[in-house]
Amino acid sequence: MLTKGVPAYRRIQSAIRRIIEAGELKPGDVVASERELARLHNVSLMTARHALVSLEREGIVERRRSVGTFVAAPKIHFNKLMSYTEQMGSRRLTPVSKILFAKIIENDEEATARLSLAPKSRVVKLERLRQAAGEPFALETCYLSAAQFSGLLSAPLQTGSLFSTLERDYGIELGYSDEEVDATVADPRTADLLQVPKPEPLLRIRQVIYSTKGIVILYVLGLYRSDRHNLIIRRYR
Amino acid sequence: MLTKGVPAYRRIQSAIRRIIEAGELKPGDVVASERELARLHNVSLMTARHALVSLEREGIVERRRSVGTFVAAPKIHFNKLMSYTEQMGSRRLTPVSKILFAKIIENDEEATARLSLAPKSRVVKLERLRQAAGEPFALETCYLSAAQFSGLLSAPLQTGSLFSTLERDYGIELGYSDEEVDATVADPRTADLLQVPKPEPLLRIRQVIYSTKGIVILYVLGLYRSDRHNLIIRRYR
DNA sequence: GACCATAACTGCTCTATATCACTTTTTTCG
DNA sequence: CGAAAAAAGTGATATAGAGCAGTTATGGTC
Repeated sequence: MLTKGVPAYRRIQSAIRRIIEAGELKPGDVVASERELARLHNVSLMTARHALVSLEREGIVERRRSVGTFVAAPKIHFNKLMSYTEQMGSRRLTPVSKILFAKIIENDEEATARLSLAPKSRVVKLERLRQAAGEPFALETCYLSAAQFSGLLSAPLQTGSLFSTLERDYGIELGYSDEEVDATVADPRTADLLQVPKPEPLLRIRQVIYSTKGIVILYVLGLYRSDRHNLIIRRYR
Repeated sequence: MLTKGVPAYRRIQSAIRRIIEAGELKPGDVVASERELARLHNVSLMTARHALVSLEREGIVERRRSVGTFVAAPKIHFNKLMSYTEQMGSRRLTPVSKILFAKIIENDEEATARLSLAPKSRVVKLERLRQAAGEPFALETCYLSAAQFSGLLSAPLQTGSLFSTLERDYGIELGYSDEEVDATVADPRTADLLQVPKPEPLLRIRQVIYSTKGIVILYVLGLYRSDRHNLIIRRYR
């Protein structure tokens, strides 16, 4: 069969995803078997199988040998790299954030190191206070190479997300992030901004975000109110 | 070709893994291409491909379209469910831990809830102080269903790891864990045990571990010195 | 030497089967 | 009726090919 743009197995995936999202199939329901799918879409078994295996990796369906393929229970987006805007959206909340700082700076040792830049390189620094349900819950500071992204400072960051700006305006495909998590206490300024008592424990996440090609794009240092934020991870053996 | 026990694609995977572990192939080196592998092992292209795709998912190799398959840089075991013993082992450190408590208890509401047991069920509680390089760095409390695992209390927990005991003696295949991470402050007893000043921020990880069949096996509540422990995660877009 | 076409090679998608191991359903027979 | 046997169905593994699209090294030409 001719591959016109989108591969067949991807088209099948999308079709199944659409059916589930439309509510025509509910968690626990049987999804068409490999052989059924193959007949339905006029593809070979291997192609239908390819679609189902990918959907399983995404956590959309579950496959049980000799039994069938089932719609998986809807779950939190474990281990998925998402922007604040996307996270809020997936919970049907409106993202609100206040920009505290947005300038090009020099001589930030940690930022240049995390971004794999020369020590004195100029970087765009963007500090934002994130809110959820009217309450501040996180202070996020983003760093990007100024050589590449100085134009960001004139982008409409109040309204759009940084992720979508990077993907749309700069044509960057974000791929994955490595995150280092530890705990710290709020310094006076942070405590004030997050409206917490001073010796409050905070979750500190240092996030280095890479493009699909493995090039460092972004370093984000986030401080999260641990009473409002829960980091959720799934690990596999 | 006949499948005698181990599938062919797994045998090929193991072979490649062995070569890399033996140091015959170093990070960045080219791994045999799909076609080469197929010829070498007398399998079809799809089978060789299957082996390489799986290895890529494991992070052992990297594949670049039109270019080739390369040995990936050795990395920390991101997103891999590992026991304390295994983690220490992978860094060539000796695991040392002290058992503080090991009994069957009743009426622990959080434990039974996390284990999806009836509220008054009896559970095995196992509290251990973990050390690294001679210093205590974590306090871990494990909970398991007493109905299933009461025999654990007579197992040699000082020497062997809980994971391997479960896998070997109980025939349980551990599959994945869901973890909830936040920050907290050390209470007096914990501060004393971990040898930290009292208002020290700690990383708190609540870990529910499932078998490959998706059955809850274990709940672990861990408190980690944030100056000694870094949680590392990789997220994908 | 600089440039450009080409050939070789790579991973990606796909076909059309086949067999195996396992579960579930149906049928058969005492 | 109830247990055992058979049939149907499922995902997992595998074969032996094919064309596609992208990268890279190789030659030949100016």
